[in-house]
Amino acid sequence: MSAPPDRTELGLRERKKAKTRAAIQAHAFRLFGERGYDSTTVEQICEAAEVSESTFYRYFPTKVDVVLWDEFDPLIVRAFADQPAELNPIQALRAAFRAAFAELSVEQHAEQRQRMALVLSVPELRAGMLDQFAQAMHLLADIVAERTGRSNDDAAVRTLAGAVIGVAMAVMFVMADDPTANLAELLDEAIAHLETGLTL
Amino acid sequence: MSAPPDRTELGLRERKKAKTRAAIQAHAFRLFGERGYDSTTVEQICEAAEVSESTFYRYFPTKVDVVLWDEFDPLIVRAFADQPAELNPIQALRAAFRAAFAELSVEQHAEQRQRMALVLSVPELRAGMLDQFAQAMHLLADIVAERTGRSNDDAAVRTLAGAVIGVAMAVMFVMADDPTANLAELLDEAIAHLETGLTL
Amino acid sequence: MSAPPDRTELGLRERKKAKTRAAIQAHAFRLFGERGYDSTTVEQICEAAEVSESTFYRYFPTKVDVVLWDEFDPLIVRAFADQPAELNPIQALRAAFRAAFAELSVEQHAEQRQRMALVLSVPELRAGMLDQFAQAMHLLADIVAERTGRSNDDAAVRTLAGAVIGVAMAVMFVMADDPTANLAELLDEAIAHLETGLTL
Amino acid sequence: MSAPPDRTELGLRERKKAKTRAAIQAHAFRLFGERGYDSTTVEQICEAAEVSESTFYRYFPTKVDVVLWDEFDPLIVRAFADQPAELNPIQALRAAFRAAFAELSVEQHAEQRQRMALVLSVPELRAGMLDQFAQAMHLLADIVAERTGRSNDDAAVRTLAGAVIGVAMAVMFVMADDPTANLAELLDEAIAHLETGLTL
DNA sequence: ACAACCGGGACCTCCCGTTTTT
DNA sequence: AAAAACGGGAGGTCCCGGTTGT
Repeated sequence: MSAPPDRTELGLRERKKAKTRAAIQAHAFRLFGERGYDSTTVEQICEAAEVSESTFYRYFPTKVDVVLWDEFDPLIVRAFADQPAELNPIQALRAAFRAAFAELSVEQHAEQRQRMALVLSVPELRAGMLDQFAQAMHLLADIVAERTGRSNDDAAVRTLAGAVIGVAMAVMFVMADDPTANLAELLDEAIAHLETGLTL
Repeated sequence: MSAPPDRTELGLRERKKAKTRAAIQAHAFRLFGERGYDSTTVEQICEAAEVSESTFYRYFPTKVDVVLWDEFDPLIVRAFADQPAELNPIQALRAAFRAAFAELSVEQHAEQRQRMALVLSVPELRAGMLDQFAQAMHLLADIVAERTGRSNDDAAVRTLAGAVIGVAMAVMFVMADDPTANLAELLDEAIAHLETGLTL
Repeated sequence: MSAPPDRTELGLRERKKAKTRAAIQAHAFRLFGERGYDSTTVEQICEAAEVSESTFYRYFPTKVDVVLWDEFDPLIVRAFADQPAELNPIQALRAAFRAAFAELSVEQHAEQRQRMALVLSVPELRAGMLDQFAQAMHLLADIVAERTGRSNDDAAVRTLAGAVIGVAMAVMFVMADDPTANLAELLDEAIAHLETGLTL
Repeated sequence: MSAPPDRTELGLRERKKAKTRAAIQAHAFRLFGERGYDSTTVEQICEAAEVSESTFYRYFPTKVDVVLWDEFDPLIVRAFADQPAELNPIQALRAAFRAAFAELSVEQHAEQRQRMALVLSVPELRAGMLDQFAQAMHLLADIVAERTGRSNDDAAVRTLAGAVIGVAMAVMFVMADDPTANLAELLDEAIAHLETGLTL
């Protein structure tokens, strides 16, 4: 692969697409906040974002996806790859999460928060959430497998990925009770617990 | 309190209810197996089980619940309570799962298997599954909290519960790839990994 | 603007819709008269009107609405707009009601009568009636506000609208006692009382 | 019956009944506030108020009535009777409302407020509300009729009562928009408008 | 062709009267 | 006899696929 000069240097087209996608999502989140998920129609989102419905559906297959989609995955992948080799997988994952969260802007943090509140309160979204978790779990398994030279369907690798996703879920439910809590910090502490063998 | 032996000494009413519930679920699973979840109507299930639709919905709030409902919760609670005090929480949980699985009949094992296949293939069911996991997580947090004298919203307790549920999810996805695998055994090994600090 | 005669110049589609709506309502009223509101099912109404239940619910969100819906609102709005500027708001409203009632056909008068008898005798319908009154009150407030250049949440405007709706309610209860009374006349006299300061 | 010495001097039994009724209602309102009308069961109310369900239903025929019932009627009747003869009916009604509201405790005011919020938001309650209004209208007609020596089905009397109830409804909707408004004051002003002929 | 409209069917809720259990 | 469970039926929502008006 004739590697493009840098990962961040995307072509004009890609940047425009990312911008449109972000605009749609931003307007959607604003409207969801104002009148609720169910009461907001895709049409209203499109009006606000000044795109046609067909454009909307090109970016997001369904209304659900506009909530669930985020760009966290590549962040965590890169951050994980950047961790020094002397860290064991959990330590590296923990550091990667910390680094990835640090890259998020204030707006992105707020968006994360609203996303979680939405997902937890709307059954239709919770449905999609499990798929999301599954995907994340496979992603973690993939990167851990690569780092350790094991297979991504190795039991130990899968278990590790599952445990991390599980504690992430636990953190999500904590945030449901206390929406002002700090997601990044809670997750960091939770993975630390995992690292030390879940001692009580 | 002169503790009545709690399994067998149920009134006629309770026994009948349990029987009706089991009958509905059994016929539902059979029909789902024969023609798929979506193509089986509640009405057909009711005909097969010889109950009215009213009765169906009295036992299961939704069609989804007839798939998701199981009686594993009380088993695990009791098994956990029976574990000797010298085991730490994870060890006790692991032993409890092993004991609880051992109590399941062959039919119940088959049902578990079919349940998982259904859940993984029908989006509507996956939606409900997240709630199921959330509930299970809270249950684990409760019993671990009680055993260790901590609060059930203690971060360490929640993290532990989340990790266990997470590895259970991971196991579920393994079984999706290989439906003949042994669920109990996989889960046992997974929790063991957790116990030893997720070393790879 | 070369004002299109707004009644007749509707597309085929609109005319069909109006016809369907009217047919459903007519059959409903007939059946309600024959066997009572509760004992008439939506299914029976649909059979009689030769539409599907889906169509029924597209036109009327609930069975209650098929009784409560009428086309009096646009009539009163137009009649009010047509009143000469020298009339004060109450006088104009009174004249508008008189004019609007005059436009009703004999069938429509009979329907109004039956509607009222139904509403007064069926608790479920009375429930919906309050919403109806509230809506009418807001409508009156809107048109009075527009005519007088005030805001529609001005206290005086709201009070006026409330008083008119209140006397309409009073007239309704009079008609409950004497179903043969002349609704239009009673209402006209009642608003006249309002106009002269409710002197006894 | 050996007439009790005075209207206010109720026997022990009556006072106890009033207290029980008030207790049930208070607990009901508290619970409605905490978890909403629909999600609160009669059973929960009874537990909180420490009465049996049968007692509940002896005091309030239905769950709806526990919201709608209040003791304002006798207050307004007495206050109206106390008004000097030189006041015309509307003036006397206005003064009576003012006096009756002044007798309410802070708790009763708060209760009125919550009652209104509930009624406006729960369709089931709105249904009952129309009956409530009708009853109030008849009550007003009765006392005005008595004071003026007319019949309570005299058109002028009914119209007056209707207008007053109508403006009360209007005030209720104002309060729906602004729950912090002062009910007594708004109503006083509204009746004053009526008194001066609804001039804008 | 394009959108609006319609029919049909599945899901689910609520209520009421009857049967069964205690 | 009181309480619980059940059957039946109506109301209401949603979605999908086919048809019709524009």
